[in-house]
Amino acid sequence: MTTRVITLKELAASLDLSITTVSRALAGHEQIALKTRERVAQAARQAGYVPNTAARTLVSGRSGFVGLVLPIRGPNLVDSFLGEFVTGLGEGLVSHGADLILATAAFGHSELSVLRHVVESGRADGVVVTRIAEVDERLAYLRERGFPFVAHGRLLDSDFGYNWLDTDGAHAFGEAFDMLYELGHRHFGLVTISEPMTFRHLRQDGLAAAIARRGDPSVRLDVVTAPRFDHEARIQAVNRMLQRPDRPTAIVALFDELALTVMEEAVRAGLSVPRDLSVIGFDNIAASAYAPPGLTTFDASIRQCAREIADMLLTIIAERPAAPLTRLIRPTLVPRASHGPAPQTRS
Amino acid sequence: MTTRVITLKELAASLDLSITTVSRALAGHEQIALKTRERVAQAARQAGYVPNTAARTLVSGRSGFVGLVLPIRGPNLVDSFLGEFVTGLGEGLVSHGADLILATAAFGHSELSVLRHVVESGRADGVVVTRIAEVDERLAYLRERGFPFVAHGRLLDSDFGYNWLDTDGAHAFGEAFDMLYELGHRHFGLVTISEPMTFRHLRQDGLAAAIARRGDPSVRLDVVTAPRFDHEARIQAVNRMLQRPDRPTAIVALFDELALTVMEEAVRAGLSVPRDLSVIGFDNIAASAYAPPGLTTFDASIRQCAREIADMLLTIIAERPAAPLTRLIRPTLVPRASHGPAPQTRS
DNA sequence: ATAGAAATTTAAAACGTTTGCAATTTTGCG
DNA sequence: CGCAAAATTGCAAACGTTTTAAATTTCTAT
Repeated sequence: MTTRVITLKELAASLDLSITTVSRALAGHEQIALKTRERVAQAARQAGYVPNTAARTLVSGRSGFVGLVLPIRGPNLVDSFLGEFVTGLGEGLVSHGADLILATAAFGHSELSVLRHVVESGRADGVVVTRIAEVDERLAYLRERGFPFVAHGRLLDSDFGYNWLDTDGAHAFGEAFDMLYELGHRHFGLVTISEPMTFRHLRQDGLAAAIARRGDPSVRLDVVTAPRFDHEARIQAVNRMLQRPDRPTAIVALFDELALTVMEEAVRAGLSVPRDLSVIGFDNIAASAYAPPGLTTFDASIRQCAREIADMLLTIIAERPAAPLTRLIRPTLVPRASHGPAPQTRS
Repeated sequence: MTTRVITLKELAASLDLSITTVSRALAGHEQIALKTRERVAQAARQAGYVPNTAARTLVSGRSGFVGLVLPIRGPNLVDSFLGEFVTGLGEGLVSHGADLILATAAFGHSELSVLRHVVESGRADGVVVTRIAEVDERLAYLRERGFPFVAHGRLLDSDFGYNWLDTDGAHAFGEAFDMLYELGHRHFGLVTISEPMTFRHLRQDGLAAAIARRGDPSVRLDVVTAPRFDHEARIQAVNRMLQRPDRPTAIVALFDELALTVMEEAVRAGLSVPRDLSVIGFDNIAASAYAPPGLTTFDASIRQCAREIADMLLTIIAERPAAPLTRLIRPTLVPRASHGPAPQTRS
């Protein structure tokens, strides 16, 4: 039953060749006679020979893996685009023969220590770092360690260069503002989060910049902040904005989950979206298409981004370019039915 | 900048001990003097020593990895619970110090060949196999190869034992029938898929069994089949069932995506859910909570299942139990608003 | 002090591959 | 036919760890 794995030594013996020759033949070295190369390839194929990864990694110093550390949050919290992200990474890697290793940081354990372990143990040739925090010790470590990585997201300001790919949230939020302004809205709300992630600043700044560009003093922006993973607190924060008499006519949420909460609470408060209130989100998660009346949002095409991140990382691993690689992806507006003209009368 | 990795040899030299002693000390062998063990542990910690995975794997024959092969389908198709599944696996593995490797089968490439590669290259100590097909070459290979694995899902009949964990779809579909029957429904519809996956049979059989158990000759079941990944064809299939004069009053869909299509098409056809038509799904994907009026479905708790799969696999790897491990998880009904009493009048 | 036992440490082989260098075989040409 | 050059193949070291078996040191009891 339990078939054993065939090794290079056995393959070589069966061909009456040295290990060296077989190794080189399989690697396609020109110095091995063509006839021999073919003979070896044929034998390897029919013996089902696959080189041992550990041995190869040990001697070559390259594992052929790219690492991703994923943090475990509470029992009901799953990164809503992890599936897409991982699929995209896999897609990008497979064309270069690389694979993904997923290391998990158990609840309450530092993501950095897991990252460190992945790096120092030689499991991966490079890593992808997501959800960039305002002060991110992971980037500092990788930088100092000189280890290949690509960040999905950016730092706000950094005194060092690093490789990143980010979705242009600033542009999207500006676009959202412009669209709503054209529809007559003057009083805006922003629902943001209290966690120190850089994307909240980038998006909010994009919104503020668009407002400033417009230069209309009658434009007003209210901001409310909610903790990211606490559903109750999120609802409360949203209601703080909805309940007051002079509520905004248009609310932009930092991401779709927040926008969906806004829509739910608006309905509960007897408001009609988009008649009384326009709502715009960001991310285009699956539920946004289904939640009535259909959330207008921006598609960040996570899968595509992940594929590019994989490409970037493999380039960095192979070529160690001197200048950092960076890429800013413009998300596309997905207009659905949650936005419309500003209501004429005010209660 | 680029700090080098510290090796056991260097650590040993710095402690003026042999490699052997340091290795054993770190492994906590009793035979090494306690004082030495502490001294070594201390030095290792502060030097940030992490053993090289490749070297360790090579000599021990254990990689500490569990493999999962994920297939890439079309550009817009992402396994809707991949994120949850991967999170659960990671959660289950991390407590035992194992990690996950994700190998991607490029579009059009055989999943089996990737699996084979993972196994033969020694990258993983065991693998998880999902989406079991009616005739599944992957299980046959792993079985014949004597390689540790756990299947998420079951074969319909097999002449060999293997380790599996499955969601009890048969039970759920029976439960759905009973509930709908009690609500007065007598004419049922089932929307299923044309792909040869075993779960379609298990669920359909569960439904049929519940009908048979009831023994009411007035109960009628219509079945319609759609290709799994073709949205247009799916819509057509659903309409084939909805458009006819004597359409069912209750439709059970093989999984939520299909149920959501049923609800959308029902609304488009001017039907009200659940007044004119009850709809029940399976899987409890995120969108189901948002799609009006809220889809009644079954929660398979993928994340929890994945965690158990990880546990099972690690047990199998460590203990090689003689008898196969199997586990049938009963999904829980998530009653929302898409089901109700059978309509009184028939057009 | 000392034999013997117990405790502690170490040398060396092994895991399966890649690769620098050397050895061997084949080829080309006078 | 012989010899150098070219083509092809092979030896052996190396990668960083674990582990078997053996060596060394320390302790105990006489």
